[in-house]
Amino acid sequence: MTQKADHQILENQLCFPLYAASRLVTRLYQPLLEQYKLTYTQYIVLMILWQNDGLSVKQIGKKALLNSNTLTPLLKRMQQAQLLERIKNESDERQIDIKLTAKGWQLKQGLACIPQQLISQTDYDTEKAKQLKTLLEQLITQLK
Amino acid sequence: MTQKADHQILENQLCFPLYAASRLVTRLYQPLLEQYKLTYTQYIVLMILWQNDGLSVKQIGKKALLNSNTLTPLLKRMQQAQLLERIKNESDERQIDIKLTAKGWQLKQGLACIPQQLISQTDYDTEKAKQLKTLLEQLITQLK
DNA sequence: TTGAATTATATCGTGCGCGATTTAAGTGTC
DNA sequence: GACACTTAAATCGCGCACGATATAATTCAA
Repeated sequence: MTQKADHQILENQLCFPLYAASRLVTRLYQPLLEQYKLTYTQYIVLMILWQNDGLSVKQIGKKALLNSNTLTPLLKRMQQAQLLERIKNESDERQIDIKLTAKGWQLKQGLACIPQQLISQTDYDTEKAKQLKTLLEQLITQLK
Repeated sequence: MTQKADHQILENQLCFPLYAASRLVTRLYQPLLEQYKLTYTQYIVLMILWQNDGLSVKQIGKKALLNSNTLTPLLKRMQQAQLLERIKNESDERQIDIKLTAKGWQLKQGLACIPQQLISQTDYDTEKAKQLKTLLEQLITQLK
């Protein structure tokens, strides 16, 4: 088999497993997040803020790999749900800083059980999960 | 730091790398697909049909892990673009069979170069890609 | 210091994804 | 044969994703 043909097959097959696995994992999270009326992307943003509250939209976007066209409406919905506040930065009025409310912080406790629940629910091998995570991160670094 | 505290951090979860990598790969495909006015999901469906023309909506959904609520509008758009025909099955009139048009088949040639272009563009290690693919497929099998 | 370039966020339009429901066709049971 | 049950698509509503563009604040350069 030529190198060329090999590449073609391999690469064609990598794109779909990524796409499918990502959606399947999202579906796994959904019933757990639903109890808190959260979407998957909102959960991602919450995790970013728990670790680093007060970030600007831009800074959140850099971590989540999302732009304002996705984040602005999402953050407004989260503000409506009283999970966070959107505060105009004093020294640079273009910037909106996002600060979690008490309710936003409380969710951290409620959602703490999610990772373990998912692990026990799927019993996916921990070693494989680690490998997969490493490979994905390398891919991300290369593409980012 | 406790093991428990670790779990909830974005960087330590598998969910985010999967989500991010999937979107980054989609973005990589997009400029190439755009020339043919295709979306990423339409490309997935095309690949399925190239391999197995004449499938029903249900059968395509089984392969793509998508339901009619996603597929019906998507297939209608592809029909509009004259890439395929939607034909009511004679022996079971609930079923819609999807058949590629000449134009749909022609795209197979045009898009053949995509995998190579992506590889040369990213030079992602072939061995790692293979490993990643295997791990993803195992995960998918478990979650499907 | 003033006008051009840059930057941060917002807005708009389109196409997914997907839960929930509807419609219509086929199947099974009595 | 009638009626419940199942199945395949379609429809609806909502929330992302994201390219393109707009708006407003800041910075830079002549």
